[in-house]
Amino acid sequence: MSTGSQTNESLDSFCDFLGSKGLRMTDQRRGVFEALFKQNGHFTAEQLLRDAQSFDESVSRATVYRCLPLLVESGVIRKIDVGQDNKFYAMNGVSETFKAQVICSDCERIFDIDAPFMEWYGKNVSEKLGLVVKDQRLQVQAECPRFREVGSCSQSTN
Amino acid sequence: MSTGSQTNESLDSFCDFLGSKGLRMTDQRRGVFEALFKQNGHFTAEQLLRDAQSFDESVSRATVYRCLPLLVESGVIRKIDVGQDNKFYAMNGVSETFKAQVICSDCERIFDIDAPFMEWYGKNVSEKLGLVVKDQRLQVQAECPRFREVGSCSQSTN
DNA sequence: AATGAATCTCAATTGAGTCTCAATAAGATT
DNA sequence: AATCTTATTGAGACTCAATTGAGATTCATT
Repeated sequence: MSTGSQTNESLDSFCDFLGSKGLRMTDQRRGVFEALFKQNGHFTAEQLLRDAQSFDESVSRATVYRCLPLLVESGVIRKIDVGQDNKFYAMNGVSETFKAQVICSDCERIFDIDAPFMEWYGKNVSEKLGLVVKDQRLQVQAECPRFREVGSCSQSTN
Repeated sequence: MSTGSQTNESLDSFCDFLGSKGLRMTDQRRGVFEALFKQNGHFTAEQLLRDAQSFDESVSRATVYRCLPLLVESGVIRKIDVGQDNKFYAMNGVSETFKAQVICSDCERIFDIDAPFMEWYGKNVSEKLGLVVKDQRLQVQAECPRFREVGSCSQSTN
């Protein structure tokens, strides 16, 4: 197994992060870290817990939940904004480039929106077809109903 | 049993849908979902209830009726329009679901893969921006590692 | 009135996430 | 090695909102 040198590199950098904050690398934290590489794209705390426990039976729920903020702060993973409360996380490094472009054909505004779920499809496809995903984008063509009534758009661009 | 990886994919995507709405995947909902794959052609809520209960005795009528609108909204199934009362539902088959186009830049093959959740996602995002979706597509650019080594692709097209 | 599909109500249950605390492990110092 | 200090741990209690099933209710047909 092992995701190659990628894993060790980022493990090192996570150790450095811990060290710089006076925290320690433990077996349990290593278990949680390993479990990260079992996830495709995005994942929840509970999924990570399950996988971490498959590496190391002794990893408890509390430990995973304690570890997550550290992983975020160290830059290994990030929280995904899904509108609701942040239930999802994702590895950093790959999927943050995946954007959904919403293009309004009325006022020609273009919104770039983080589309973290897209990586899931990308990985899926690559495994099935034996391909390697280079880029993916969701393009949405839209219209403003308000523009059509009033003749102008008053909304702010994010 | 199991309809192969298709099932798991769409189950995952249904989980994503639920999660992004702050809802949970439960045993009962999973039971209803499994029961979908026992249906051929169209089916009624009551039929689905019966089959769901054969998977999981604990699935109640109310749960099935509560689950159906979620399955519709997520794009897994659709209502069939039969006169006034929509009594029937049907799986969204391959042909009518939202497609992602995977384009291999090496051998120029194009694959169409299912991405129903992406369709929901695009709509959701656009509605939040106050826009109405007119068209959307997910484009994936990929490469064949095998082609790059050998100089030809031997894989079958799905 | 009787049937059956669909909806509604509500108390009980579940589940994700947080918190506490005594026990332990890891480093540092002697 | 022995000791001291601090970080870390798991178990389980706890919170709060989502979810649940049983059964009552509605509504249209017959």
